[in-house]
Amino acid sequence: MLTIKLPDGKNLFFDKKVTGFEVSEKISKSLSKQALVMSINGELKDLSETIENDCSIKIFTNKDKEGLETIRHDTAHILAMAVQELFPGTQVTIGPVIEYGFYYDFSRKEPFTNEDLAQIENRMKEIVDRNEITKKEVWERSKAISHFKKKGEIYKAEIIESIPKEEQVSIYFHGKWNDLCRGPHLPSTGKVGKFFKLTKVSGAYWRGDSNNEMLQRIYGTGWSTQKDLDNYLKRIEEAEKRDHRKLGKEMDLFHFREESPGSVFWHEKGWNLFQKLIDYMRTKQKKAGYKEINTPEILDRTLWEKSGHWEKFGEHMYTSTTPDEKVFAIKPMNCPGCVQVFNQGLKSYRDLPLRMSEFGKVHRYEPSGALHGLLRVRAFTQDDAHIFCTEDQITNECLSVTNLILGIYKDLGFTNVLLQFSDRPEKRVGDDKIWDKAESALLKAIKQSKLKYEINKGEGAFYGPKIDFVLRDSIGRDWQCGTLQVDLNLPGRLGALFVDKDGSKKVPVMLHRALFGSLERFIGILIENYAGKLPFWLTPLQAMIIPVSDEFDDYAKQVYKKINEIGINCEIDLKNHNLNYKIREHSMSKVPLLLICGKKEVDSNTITIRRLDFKKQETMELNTFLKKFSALNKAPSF
RNA sequence: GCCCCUGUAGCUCAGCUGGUAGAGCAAUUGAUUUGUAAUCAAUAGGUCCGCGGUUCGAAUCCGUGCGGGGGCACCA
Repeated sequence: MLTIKLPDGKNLFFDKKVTGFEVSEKISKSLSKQALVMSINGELKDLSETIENDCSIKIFTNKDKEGLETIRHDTAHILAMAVQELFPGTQVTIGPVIEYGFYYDFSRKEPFTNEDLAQIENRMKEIVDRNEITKKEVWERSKAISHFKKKGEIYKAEIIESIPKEEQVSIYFHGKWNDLCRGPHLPSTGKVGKFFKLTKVSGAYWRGDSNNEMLQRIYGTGWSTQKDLDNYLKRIEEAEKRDHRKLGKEMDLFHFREESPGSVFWHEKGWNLFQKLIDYMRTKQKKAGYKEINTPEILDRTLWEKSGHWEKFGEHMYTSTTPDEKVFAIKPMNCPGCVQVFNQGLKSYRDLPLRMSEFGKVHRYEPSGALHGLLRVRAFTQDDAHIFCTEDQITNECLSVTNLILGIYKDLGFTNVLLQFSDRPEKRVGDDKIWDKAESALLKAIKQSKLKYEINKGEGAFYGPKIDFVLRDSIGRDWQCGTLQVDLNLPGRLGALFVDKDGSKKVPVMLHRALFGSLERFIGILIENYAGKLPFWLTPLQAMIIPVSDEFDDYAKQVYKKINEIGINCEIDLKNHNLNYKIREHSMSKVPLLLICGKKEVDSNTITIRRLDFKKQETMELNTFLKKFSALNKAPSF
């Protein structure tokens, strides 16, 4: 007698061993048709698995996460199958499920082309139609190794050799084709459906190690229904429309050029946005008790040797040799310079906590393949600060940094923020007592903020634990921006000291902290988050005055003068184009306010406002307009 | 850095299998004086990314360098 417990609490009884299929049939005919995989006591298994003991079982369909993931896993197998049918001699390696689909890594001399991809996709659909039956076999390890070696599948043989001894080696057959796999899989290839699409080919290192051979990876996306697939593809398209590189060009904010890869040429409007953000943060930081400083961009190599950067980050540093043969480094970080400012003049415990901020431009030689618009550059401006304090002041300082960061994110429209706490790594400096103190101080600050947080065990910097601030944008993407790090190392290395109450000299604790991280990167994120339609107070060109014809140019100029006086950035379009043309042009370049001046407006001392994305216009007295919009022209918290 | 793709006017792109380049928009000039998403016309605009090679002849084929894109690795 076999008792099988179902998720609803009911029990099914069988008088002999049964398979998952049989259980699903007993539950209902419709379920058995939709069943894809099952779990036995929480462990995912093939439906064909024989159930020998009492257990609880859950059957999954394509509506479940487990079902969808198995579909994706099977699609990866079908991809490998199609590739080996079309391109004999190609070796298969691994093919896991990923967030929106799957990939499979292949070893083959000739590159896969886009045409190949289309061909492979068609073959995959044929394999679905063939409805090949899935069969699992457990093999003797040595048999499996020699089987794959004989087939010329060296990578597979290597994988089997690395499977822990106590685990069984299972081989999955889909018809004649077979692959080493942990499973589980769908009963047959027909169950996969055709809601997948191969998306791209790329290179990927074997076992993720850049010393190894580069394999060819084919990516695909896979779903349970056509609708889900269409939605996903639409979402990708939407994200492409928001690409800050595209919008940056269209909105005339910045450009890149060959002479300086990874460095931004800011245009007037982009720089205006940049300055607005800095102005905003200056005000915020001043209120929070920071003193702004500025340190040299180029510093002698001996300082970098002392700080440890020369040894640890030398590969990423730009250097410069002067005519007198001295070697200088262009700063990749602001901290050593800031510590030198602290070191100048004797500091007392009364000076602590000393919060020094710096909008420092740093240069890092990033690998060419890492560069990506504003999001990964070689020269960027950090909204950096270093707080020198005593151990007892750590919690309070961390809490006020957290509050400052969250307030700023909120002003900029980001309310969904996740904290990531990283504690001591294996390789570290400083004794455990200080680490205990630093970690608990940070954790306390996190708990008081009442935000969601994750713990990344052992991911802290070698010099101290840290919190990273991850914000989620309007289309659900996560960006790591702010960071708060406790440093138990650098102040000592660079000889920072303060005179304590008892007259003794002590090494201060240093907190590193950045709000956006990189201004450049943050601007990229802002553009994508708002799809180019920034909040009014941040918009570089806020209003365009459009005279209906040149008869009204003089009135438009008067309006321009008044609006400019109150600090709203506007321009007049005096070009010889008609109204329709101008409205179209400036709407497309995302100017939030179009101010129309014609006979009606001149006669009544008004302007007609057409707001971006609002078809309806509104006529308003000029003074009313000035009052209303100067109020809107500042950060929400000001 | 690695693999694949890619580089033509300010922008977006066309240019088949080799015969020294074209469109739309933008720009300039002129006409039009316009009331809520493209008025008409004319003009000008190119070291076809750089360098080398094959060829009678290269934007086109080959090599190489640089840049860009998608991933991988990297992201202190």
